[in-house]
Amino acid sequence: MAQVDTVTRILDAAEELFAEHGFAETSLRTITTRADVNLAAVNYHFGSKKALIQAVFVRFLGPFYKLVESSLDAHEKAHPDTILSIEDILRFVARAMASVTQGDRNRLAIFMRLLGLAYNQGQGHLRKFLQSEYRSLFKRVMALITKATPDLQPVERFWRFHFMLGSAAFTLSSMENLRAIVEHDFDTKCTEEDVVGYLLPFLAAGIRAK
Amino acid sequence: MAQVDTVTRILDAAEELFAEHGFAETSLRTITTRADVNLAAVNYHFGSKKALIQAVFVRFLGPFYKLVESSLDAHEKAHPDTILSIEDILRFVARAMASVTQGDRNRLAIFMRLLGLAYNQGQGHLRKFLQSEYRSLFKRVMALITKATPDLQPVERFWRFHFMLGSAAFTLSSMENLRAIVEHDFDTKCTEEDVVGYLLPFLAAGIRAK
DNA sequence: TTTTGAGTTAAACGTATGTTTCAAACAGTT
DNA sequence: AACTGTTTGAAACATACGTTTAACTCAAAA
Repeated sequence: MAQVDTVTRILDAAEELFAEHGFAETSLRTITTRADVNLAAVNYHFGSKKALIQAVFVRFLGPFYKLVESSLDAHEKAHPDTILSIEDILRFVARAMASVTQGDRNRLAIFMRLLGLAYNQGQGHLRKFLQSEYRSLFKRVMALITKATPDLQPVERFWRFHFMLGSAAFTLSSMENLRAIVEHDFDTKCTEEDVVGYLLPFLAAGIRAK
Repeated sequence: MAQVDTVTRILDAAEELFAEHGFAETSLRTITTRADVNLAAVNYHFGSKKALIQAVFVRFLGPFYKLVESSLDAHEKAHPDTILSIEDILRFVARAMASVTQGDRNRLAIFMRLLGLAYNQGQGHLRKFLQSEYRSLFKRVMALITKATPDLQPVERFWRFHFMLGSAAFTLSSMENLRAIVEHDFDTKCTEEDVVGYLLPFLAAGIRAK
């Protein structure tokens, strides 16, 4: 199956390069060279560069989406009518992410950086695509957060949710650089788990503020 | 003085377009067209596109830098040996930003999006430039935060500082979109001041977590 | 009035990009 | 072995980009 190999190699290369340099700054020639694949392969297998970008996201978010859904399903079946705490919710999401990205060391950073790019870059077409594709998961998590923070005004909860999202996306996406700084300035090494361990209490305290 | 006018018009146009589409996605032709200026004007006045990008940042960060410095100076002269709370520190920064961006309605979002881009995009040359240019302000603010959170371990404080930075950069840079969602989903309008009013307690609670 | 020099303009340059083409190579079926 | 549909390969295509050039404008100095 040379086809699958080619497709996978393209996705692997594109994923890394997109996360490292952004979408516009990464050319198909760079991608196909790193993937050791002919230039025309991208247009043959994906149709266009835009479609390649979307395919990268689908491969990333698909398993993540399913994992969060299924683990939430399992928990609700095992412990019905339980109200999850913010920490619980965050741990569900964090565990799914760790599971999806495990194997590759810095794939979590790639994941978050791609998410950040999707949110900021790409005039609409990518954000629209993701919003329509993953709206139901978003709503489900939001409903859990609502139950966990009953005293919060809806508008303020909305903003605090995005504050959390921003912390995670921004920090985890620059994790390599920040970890390098930590190692240089504090003579300490931080694993991804360490950083997530720092992050979750911060987020939980933030959303419960006041 | 047609010269100053041209330079300013280029900076205005570039600032908006960079924030909206990123650096690589914004061409000099788009900029000069919007600025109603000849294409060659950018290379004539700035030398290159890279230099233009840096000039945009200098015009943004220069006044901000000076304002934070001077207001901190003034406060330390008026109330020496006072330990600022986290809220106080954040208010100093927020006030300087509001002051720099006031006039244009969404210039705060542009500001933050440019900062985010500088952090994620731009292979080094921009980040290096900003780090060397504004290291002293960074260290000063960090020292204040350290005094305000004496019980925190240095490494954890470092991470929490960047969690705060991420919240602010991410949310404020997508403020237009998020405000539109709020208006659609909650039938409520949020001003920039409202969002900052939501943000500061979140950040303060986060950095004080546990 | 002539000269000077910074500023502007239109056109061109070289390069890099995404995409297309079409022939060759391949795998699986008859 | 011959055929068929799919995948690869090298080359070309058209376009968009950042940059450079050289002619031109025009106000201020000489």
